[in-house]
Amino acid sequence: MRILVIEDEPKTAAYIHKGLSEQGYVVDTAGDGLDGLHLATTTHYDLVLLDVMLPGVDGWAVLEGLRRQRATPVLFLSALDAIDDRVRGLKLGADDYLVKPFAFSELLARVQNILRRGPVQREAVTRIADLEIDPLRRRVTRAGERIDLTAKEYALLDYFVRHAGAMCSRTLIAENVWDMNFDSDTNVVDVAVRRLRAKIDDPYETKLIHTIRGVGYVFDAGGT
Amino acid sequence: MRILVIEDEPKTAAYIHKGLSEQGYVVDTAGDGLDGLHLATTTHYDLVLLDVMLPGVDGWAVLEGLRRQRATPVLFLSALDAIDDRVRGLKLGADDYLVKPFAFSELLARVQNILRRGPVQREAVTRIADLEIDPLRRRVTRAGERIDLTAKEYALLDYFVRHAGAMCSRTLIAENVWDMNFDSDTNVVDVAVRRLRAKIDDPYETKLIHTIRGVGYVFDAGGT
DNA sequence: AGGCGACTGACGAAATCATTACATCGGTGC
DNA sequence: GCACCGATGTAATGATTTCGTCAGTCGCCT
Repeated sequence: MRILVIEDEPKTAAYIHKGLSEQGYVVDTAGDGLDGLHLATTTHYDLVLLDVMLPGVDGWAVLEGLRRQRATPVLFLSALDAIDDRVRGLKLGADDYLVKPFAFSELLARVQNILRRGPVQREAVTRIADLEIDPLRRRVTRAGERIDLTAKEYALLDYFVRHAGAMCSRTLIAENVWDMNFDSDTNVVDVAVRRLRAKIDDPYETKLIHTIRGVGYVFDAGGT
Repeated sequence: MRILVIEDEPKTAAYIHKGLSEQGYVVDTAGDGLDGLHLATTTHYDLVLLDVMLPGVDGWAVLEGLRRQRATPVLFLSALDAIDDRVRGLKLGADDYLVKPFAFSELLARVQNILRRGPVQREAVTRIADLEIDPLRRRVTRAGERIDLTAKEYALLDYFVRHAGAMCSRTLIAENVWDMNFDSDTNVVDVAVRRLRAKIDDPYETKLIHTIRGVGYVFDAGGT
């Protein structure tokens, strides 16, 4: 298993390097964003540990650049106070984040967690039942028919698909699809779900969006 | 699982309350340190979320007072991101520390971490006899057949499963599944158990919920 | 047999969700 | 610049489900 560590502070980098090596991982390190991005895009890694605060090209830019070409899992290391950073990181496609300072055991746990679920398949097309989502083209079809979605509708569907089969609470949906932290008295989510249903569920026999009373929704093909 | 939120800002409290409730936790809130300390010391909670900045008795005092009597895990919430605060909190016996403002998913992750439910667990399916509970999907099946449960039914089953094999008195059930601290002469528990039985026991041969006369119930597969 | 506790079914209030209608905002084309 | 249009959030209304209460019955234990 190969891991790339992009971290500008030598001491931290060495610390992580040593710890992960002891666990049998092959570890490369890069001291700044440019080197890191270069390595990450030209070499295969099973995981990239990415510090947000980097001299020159920062973590965001590295993540964006990397995501254009590869689907390597990324574990973000962010500063303590940067709440928005973490959200932003996850939205940009990071797989997990860790707040500095952290215990090594915690880092290890997350690394193992990410690597355990195998290679992330950033397939061009996701398929659930007869619904197809092509994230590259931002195109959705069901039963062969093309469906036009607005930005919000697509974002919501995207969230559902990413969490297909899992329970999605309203609060988490609101937080991840909107940017609503601490805004509880609105029913945007309900309405958005309604609008999405009108397009991807209403015209078809088997429904994909199911509501869980008191909680939120599940996106599921029904079986099992 | 019972959680106490000690937070003076009503909006924040309401938001946390809603979000955690959706995840199936039973949540109490207290608006100031005095109320909070009183509740925390007189009732059993699995976790206390404690805001540092409180009118009257502040978070530190609450934590100290609480630690004299109970070992309830405490998650600190502070508007300040000073390291000293964090250290001080941890020294006083807090289990974790979160800087405001935070994303809800952040809070949830830490809550779950403290309560020893791993973050995003892949194989979280609990099995008792031929009954399966998948908390991530909030889905229950018995003998392969899917069973739809309401919020209360699920909460009750969750409690039973968590205490499988142990005797569950009515009082304890009422305390942990409902929000009732005082004994009122209702038979909500009986009725809820009845409804749960109708779904997970009545249609099947071997019963899982057994009545202990004069006390409560035991959730168990085999004969005890 | 009697009494206490548990079980059961029905009912209605309350909570929650679905759906429609309306307001706002920003962009587009004339 | 202005009118239009679609996207999106807000609010109001109606439909549905849930859950607590109650009252009656059943069944165990002394």
